[in-house]
Amino acid sequence: LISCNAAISRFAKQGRRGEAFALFFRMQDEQLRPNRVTFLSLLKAFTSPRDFESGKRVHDLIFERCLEADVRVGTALICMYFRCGSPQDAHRVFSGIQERDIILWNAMIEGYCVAGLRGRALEMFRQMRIAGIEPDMATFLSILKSCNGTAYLDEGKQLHNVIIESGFELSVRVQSALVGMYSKCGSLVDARRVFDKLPRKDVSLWTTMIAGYAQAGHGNEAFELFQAMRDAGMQPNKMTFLALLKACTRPEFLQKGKWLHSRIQLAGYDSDEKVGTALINTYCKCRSLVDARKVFDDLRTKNVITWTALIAGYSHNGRAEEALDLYEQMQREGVQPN
RNA sequence: ACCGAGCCGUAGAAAAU
Repeated sequence: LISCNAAISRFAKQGRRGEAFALFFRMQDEQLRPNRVTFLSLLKAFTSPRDFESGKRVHDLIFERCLEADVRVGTALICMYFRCGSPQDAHRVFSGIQERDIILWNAMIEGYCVAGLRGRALEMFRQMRIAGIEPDMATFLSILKSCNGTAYLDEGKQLHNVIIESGFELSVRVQSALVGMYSKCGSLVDARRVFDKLPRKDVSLWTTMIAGYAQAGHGNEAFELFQAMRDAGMQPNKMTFLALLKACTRPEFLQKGKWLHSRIQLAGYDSDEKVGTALINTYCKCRSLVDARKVFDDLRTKNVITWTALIAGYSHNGRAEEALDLYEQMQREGVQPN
């Protein structure tokens, strides 16, 4: 049983949901009875709306086993339903759980935040306080994430104060979320103020600040920070490069983009789907379609986003024929347009 | 025989249109 659980857990975490599911059924053919851990592991395999039906089937089995009201299984179910796009089902599970701990409340708050249902998230937060449960770091991280537009700057600042009072502001993770919040709310000055105060910065924090500049079109600041990051002895990772590529999506940054490309190759990230797509996008926005095409042709795996990046590149540069050819080739290779 | 290893709920940065 433990071996099966371990394998299911691995498959689920690697996104191999078919194999996870198959093993789940096979173990039962061999008279092994799934336990709580089996379900907790399996539920991680369902990650998007297309998995909704499968997730529901597992929910039925959990229900039959009377595990639905168990707070840990319930939390995993709730997260599954949010990932599969059904806040309603998530809330239904929540209603059936009596013993509500902080993790359960956090899962609801996080789910609503990610779904863009800020109001419901804040309502959950209020109810949680009424139930006598104090917010923890995860609670604040979720709510910070939902302050993602200029309209939320004031609210974000208030929240920042609450976080300071609560003592969680010392965590680098919270700091990173604060920097991200201020960036998304359009206040790079506040973001930078938080960033500069920190003596110990990790890669995510550097990347968040770089992404803030990149997103706002401040490419030079992004690269200055990248230099400072390396001077501080930090190794950039995939996320850092993705943020920097975003900063190069203007013709003036073509040379910077090429330089980055070579660093990406050195670091071995050039075969990554997302990095590859970002490279294609960068070259397209710099109007260097030949370079974009070269990256595209060298990619081993392409998804609809990869194809769209290049198709859009051709379109925006008046190359309708190539765009249409590519569109047809995409379908011949079995990728559905969205 | 002894020793060791393996599964378990929320939480910061990420691509096109």
